Amino acid sequence: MSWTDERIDTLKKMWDKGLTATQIAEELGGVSRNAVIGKAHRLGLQSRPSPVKQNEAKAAAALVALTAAAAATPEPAPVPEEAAPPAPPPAPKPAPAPAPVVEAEPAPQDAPVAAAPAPALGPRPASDGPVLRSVGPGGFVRQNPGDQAPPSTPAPPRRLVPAKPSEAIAGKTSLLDLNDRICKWPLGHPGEPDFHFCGDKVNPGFPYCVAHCGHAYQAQLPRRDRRPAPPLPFGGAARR
DNA sequence: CCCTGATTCGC
DNA sequence: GCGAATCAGG
Repeated sequence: MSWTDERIDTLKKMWDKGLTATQIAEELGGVSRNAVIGKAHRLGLQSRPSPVKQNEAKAAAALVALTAAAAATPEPAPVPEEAAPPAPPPAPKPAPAPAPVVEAEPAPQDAPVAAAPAPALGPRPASDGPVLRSVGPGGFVRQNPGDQAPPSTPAPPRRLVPAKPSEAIAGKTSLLDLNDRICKWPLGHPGEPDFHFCGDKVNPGFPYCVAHCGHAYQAQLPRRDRRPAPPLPFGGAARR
């Protein structure tokens, strides 16, 4: 299989949608998940949270958060879930443009984005030190302890939900759930609202579970044990 | 073990 | 450019 424009487009969409490389490979067909990942990288699709890189990303994020969070961190729900360095609280009034708290690597251009907190957003406290803010999961500026009102925009909803595509059928096995170890026996008919797949574990080496293999594959029995006469290959009435 | 994505490297 | 093999964390 080659990477036609359509296939690339599908890959992009699904990748953006957050589907795993395995799922995308299944959908496209004819390619392995490795192929999908390789192609995604070649296309420049930005990496999504990887189990391997997660620590790195988290550390970077934590560092940024630490940098942004001056003074006392608000007690309820600090941003970094786990910060490797104990994060010594920086001096209350560091010079403008506070340097990273952690004194390890200067980290030159590594963490570029990270939503630099807008300076001078809200009214400054009595002291004229720079207003330092931590940043929430969605890049929202968190409210500082002393603030009476949200910094700039109204506080974000409690949680940013990853836009769950969720089919009408919850818990049912949809097309995208299929993989080579899940029973692909269709239940219902395509187009029907509740069309889904069996989803049980496959009978190893087969596309269906044991039960549905029983439907899909009829044992070749000795003739005398055969119930009806062997069905005509074609042209005969459909039998069921 | 299973899963995941990242990376490498021969083709 | 492609993707299997390999790596490495969850």
